[in-house]
Amino acid sequence: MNPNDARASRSRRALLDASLELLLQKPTASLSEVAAHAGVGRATLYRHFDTRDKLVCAITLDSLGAIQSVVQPILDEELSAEATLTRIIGAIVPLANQYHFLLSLWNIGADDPQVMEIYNQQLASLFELVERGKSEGWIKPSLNSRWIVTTIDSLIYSAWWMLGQGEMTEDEVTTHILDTLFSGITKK
Amino acid sequence: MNPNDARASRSRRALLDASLELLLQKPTASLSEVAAHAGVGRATLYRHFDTRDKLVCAITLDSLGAIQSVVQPILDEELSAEATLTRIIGAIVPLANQYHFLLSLWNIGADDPQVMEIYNQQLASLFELVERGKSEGWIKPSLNSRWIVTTIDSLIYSAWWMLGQGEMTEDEVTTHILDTLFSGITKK
DNA sequence: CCGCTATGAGACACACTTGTACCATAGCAG
DNA sequence: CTGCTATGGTACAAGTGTGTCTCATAGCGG
Repeated sequence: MNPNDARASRSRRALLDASLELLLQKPTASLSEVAAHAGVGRATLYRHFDTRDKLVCAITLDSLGAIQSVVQPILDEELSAEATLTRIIGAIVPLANQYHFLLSLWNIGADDPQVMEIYNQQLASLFELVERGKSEGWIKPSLNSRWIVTTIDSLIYSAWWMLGQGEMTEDEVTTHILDTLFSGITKK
Repeated sequence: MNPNDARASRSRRALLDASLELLLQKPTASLSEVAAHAGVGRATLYRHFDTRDKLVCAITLDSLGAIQSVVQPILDEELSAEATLTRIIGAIVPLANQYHFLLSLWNIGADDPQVMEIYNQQLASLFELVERGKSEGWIKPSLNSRWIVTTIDSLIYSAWWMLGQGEMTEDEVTTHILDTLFSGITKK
């Protein structure tokens, strides 16, 4: 498949986007449904992705790349842990779909080594950021760092859910995540 | 199927427990796998649950019942919102499996009216509790109550995840949930 | 103990999904 | 414009899950 051919790259993009959206709310969707949802023929799907696993793997890498490309520049600015985490969360909320897809991935079972390497790497940099927040005296040292990382993921899941419900806007969920994560739900 | 027959109720219980455990980590598991995991024949599964949907529905009702039976007594004590929520979370953590199954339910699509009624009812009582927390001057009125309810769910998901990883004990995750939820991850 | 009932094992038809192959056609690139 | 290539539609084979049925047997309740 020549990536310079406009038709091919258009199909590939449509398939990746449609798969993400559809498999997110219906993980058992058949490839016929996926193809239909992308507006391409089923045969075309198979021309781009040999098997179902390859497709899922491609979506994952695509999502990881999208997140990496917004997170990395923020990390490179080398600001305080607080400023960095604040910006990262603000940047990831618009990618809540992609992020949630990755979270639900352990469920499917990611055996692809390349995926796991990038995934673990991203997890590690978040872990590192939390540790830095502790050493900067910003984050409670009493809380397990892995717990905090997991909690950040969960809050983004909450954001994804609320956005999907149409209950809140992106800006609202972003401030809610930050407020809840940093100072909790109680007054004072 | 006579519920007074020890064989039947034993099979039913084994099927419900095994299904919860297996479908949680592999939602696409076949009914053959489920039956094998429960240690009963596939035919027996079908004798107890006509279709796959009926089985999922039964697990859901079973889990809802288990949660209801620990939550209701706490609500009946009519303590402060803070004390009530603290106790509820402590009581639900041991049922994290059941709770998580329910959370992943919207994904499958719960079209059963009975399930949705009980589910919405439980969600409503949690919402009410949060509202009460606000009027008692305990919870920030600036936060969307539905957001808080969703966040509580997410934190229990975090707890389920950490427990599954073997990273923390039940007691640890309980205090972590309360600490994080009530006062956030930052110092002071 | 005895009768009844739930169970296990297997066979079976049916529907669906997957992955492959083929062919005519529409659309891109040069 | 022309040749090449991606596409859509379809047909096909193999595998799998689903739900039903039957029959001999093990185990419960009375």
